[in-house]
Amino acid sequence: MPELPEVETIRTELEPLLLGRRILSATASRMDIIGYPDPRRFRRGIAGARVAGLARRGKYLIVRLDTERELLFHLRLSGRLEVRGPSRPRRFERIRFELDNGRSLAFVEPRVLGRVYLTKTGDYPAALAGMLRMGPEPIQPGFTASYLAAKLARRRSVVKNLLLDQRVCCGVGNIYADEALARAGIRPTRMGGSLKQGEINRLARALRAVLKEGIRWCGTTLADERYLRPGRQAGSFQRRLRVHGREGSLCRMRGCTGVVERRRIGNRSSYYCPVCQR
DNA sequence: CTTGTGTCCTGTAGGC
DNA sequence: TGCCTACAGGACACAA
Repeated sequence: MPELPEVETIRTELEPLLLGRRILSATASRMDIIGYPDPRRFRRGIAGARVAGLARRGKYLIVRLDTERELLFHLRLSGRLEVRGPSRPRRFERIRFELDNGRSLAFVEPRVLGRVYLTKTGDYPAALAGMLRMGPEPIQPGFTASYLAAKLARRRSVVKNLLLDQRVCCGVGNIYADEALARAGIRPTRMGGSLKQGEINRLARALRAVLKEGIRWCGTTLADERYLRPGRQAGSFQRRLRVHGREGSLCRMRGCTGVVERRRIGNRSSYYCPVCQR
């Protein structure tokens, strides 16, 4: 599932394919994939725009256009972006953008939870309110241990859920939250407000490290292959996961003999080592 | 403001 | 073989 490292990988790999290209038209086979504005205004607004650059904010991929507008994608759980030559639509292709070089950008999204938005630059509608409330990028200098400490202080939710809250810090999803907590030696069920300063320091450092490492290895492609890069290659960070998806396996922390456990926290699976995460 | 729960959405895996 | 249910889970609406 695309989290910060996966979206960043997609941004890097898509940029050379899209930069300077003109978008001729958009064709949607599922209208509900368009989050804003209505499909008619969306199609009219995108036609003729040229791609000026690609950016990322949290889990959103932002295609900057030369028309003072932005095309934003949220891939949610199963979304994928591909640039392809002339071809029949792929299975689960929900919208396609024709480019001026004969190729097209396809948004493939089996579960139809992902969305694409067209907005004036920086002027986000209610459908994108999450963009305005979004917390700092964990891999930027603004994200510090003291910032995180302020966000966790007196909070009674479990720390795992607070890491998934995009207002606390953005881009973290289920996989990297589990991995950051594992590296920091913190159990996901700990109440946010109960973390000591030393633990928060370790957690901030672990978040930065694990997200950067995820980017370096081009993201995590689990066995069910939900996430693929634009050229359909898999990422390779799954080989370096310490706990996520490893229930019943030996903990990968150095010198630890614990066996990874799985528990449901806030209606999603969490993996942790009962020995080295306290 | 905070916290927990339900909902969206559809394909796939597993049980019988 | 085929039907049914549970599950996957990010974001948000909503209730308490």
